[in-house]
Amino acid sequence: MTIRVRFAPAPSGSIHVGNARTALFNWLYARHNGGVMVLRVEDTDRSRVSEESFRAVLDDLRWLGLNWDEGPEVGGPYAPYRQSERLDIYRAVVDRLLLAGLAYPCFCTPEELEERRKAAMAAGRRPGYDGRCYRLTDVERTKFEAEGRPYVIRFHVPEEGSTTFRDLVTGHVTVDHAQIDDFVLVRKDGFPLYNLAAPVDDGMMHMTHVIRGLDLQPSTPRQILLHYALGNEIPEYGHLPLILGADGQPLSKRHGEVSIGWYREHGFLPEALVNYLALLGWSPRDGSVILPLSQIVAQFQIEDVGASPARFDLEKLTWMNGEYIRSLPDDELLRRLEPFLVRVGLVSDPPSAAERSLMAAVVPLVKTRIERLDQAAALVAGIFREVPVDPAAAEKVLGEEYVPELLERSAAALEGLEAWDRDGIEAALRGVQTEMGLKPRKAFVPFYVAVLGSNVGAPIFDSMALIGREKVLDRLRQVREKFFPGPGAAGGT
RNA sequence: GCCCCGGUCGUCUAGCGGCCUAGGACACCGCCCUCUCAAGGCGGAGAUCACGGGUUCGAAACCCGUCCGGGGUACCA
Repeated sequence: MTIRVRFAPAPSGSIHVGNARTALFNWLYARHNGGVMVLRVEDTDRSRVSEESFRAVLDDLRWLGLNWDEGPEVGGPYAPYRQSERLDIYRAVVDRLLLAGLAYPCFCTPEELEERRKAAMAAGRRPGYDGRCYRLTDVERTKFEAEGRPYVIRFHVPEEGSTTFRDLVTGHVTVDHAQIDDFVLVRKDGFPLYNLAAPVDDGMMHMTHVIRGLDLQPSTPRQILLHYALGNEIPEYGHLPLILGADGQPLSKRHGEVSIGWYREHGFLPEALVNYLALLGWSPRDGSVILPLSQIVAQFQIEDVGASPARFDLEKLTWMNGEYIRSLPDDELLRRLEPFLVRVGLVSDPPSAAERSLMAAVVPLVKTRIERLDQAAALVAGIFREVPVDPAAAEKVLGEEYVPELLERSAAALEGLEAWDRDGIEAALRGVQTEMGLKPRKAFVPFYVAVLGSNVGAPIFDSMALIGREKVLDRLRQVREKFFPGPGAAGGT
């Protein structure tokens, strides 16, 4: 039998890392087993969904590289895949349940329910729905209907017995029916609720496995009961432990970086994020940490997923991102870096041929120095354009006594260079360094400040070579004038 | 309150009764390399396996209890 899994988000903007991890595990399960990945959009709550949120979900999944075999924009045998377009289906199912006496209208108002809930709590009883509308007589029911009283539709849960299911990650779970009250299937406004739409679709779409967050585990017995009522095959369930913030609290907006969009904008590589997410709750049998998607697919076993919650560690993700950046071929890294350089205006949009070759030259210089794509610009800005000297850096390294002489002599040496290339520049500056008896660090750091504007940057000989003789000498001149004014101040031996 | 699920270095985890004086990765510390910053190499520190009982010749692993954390208890998903 072909394995069929689904990712079923309620679209509410750029997806959350927890949802991304759920999507990933479903996708991995499908790919590892040669199954089918379905994307189903659970947008039945009209008040919370919008077209942009829907688009954002698709964009995020595509960016992560998690494609779907059936779903929006690709279609499939069970289309449509947006629940908002399947309302007739749910309506028909509810009619069937009503007819069979498995569901019933409930006329209790939210206020009444709230009141009874409080009373039950106070009396130390279970606060759930007491099932009173189930016991309504036909006369009462028709009377209420005739009065036009609004109602919801509830599913009638058997009073006796219990429901047990095997959870792929957590083991067997048993819940007594006494713990499950008659839950609402259809709202007053006629719209279906999660606990109706999800199992109906899972059944119709022939899902074999339902892999989702642990927060949904309590709703599983309800859904299984509904599956029985509908005569569906019961899918297998697997509930993934939740992802927590660094402080161990549930991941929320309060932790800032929760949406996939944020990671994209801050220069994270999708393959790094996917690799990191895969390791939250799962680990490969061979114990490796950096493993390409193909390896994750090859090794992924749902049985190897742990049941304890994991904290999201931005530092580790960032390290991993650096590893992925370093492993990229130069031309690929160039392609990924481009939008980040365009974004801060270091090159035009689109970049000119000259800018493009300059970027290409710069790539190997930044490769081992960045952990996120958005960090490159600061390291190489001085190569693309003149950057004002950072006052703090100037104070720190330009203040020393030997600096004016160093700058003076070096400028002269550079001016006299026959060919302006990296090795020539290095030879010239090392010459001055030896003559003056300076340590390499002392002799070269001032140039980072003077030429690149900061004491941190891409290697200075390479940078100078790329900037060009004219501009380098000009910047050195400016620095001498600004920081060491006055005739002879920078002079002699 | 009631129900469900968890609990191994700061963090992610390995461990599926003897291979554990508990292994790896991130972070941290030291040394080496070095034109800044990195990257890289080598080394170090870091865990009474939540706690208490059992089962067993033997327990991080199995069972029970306690505690702690999370989830659910919606006309959200």
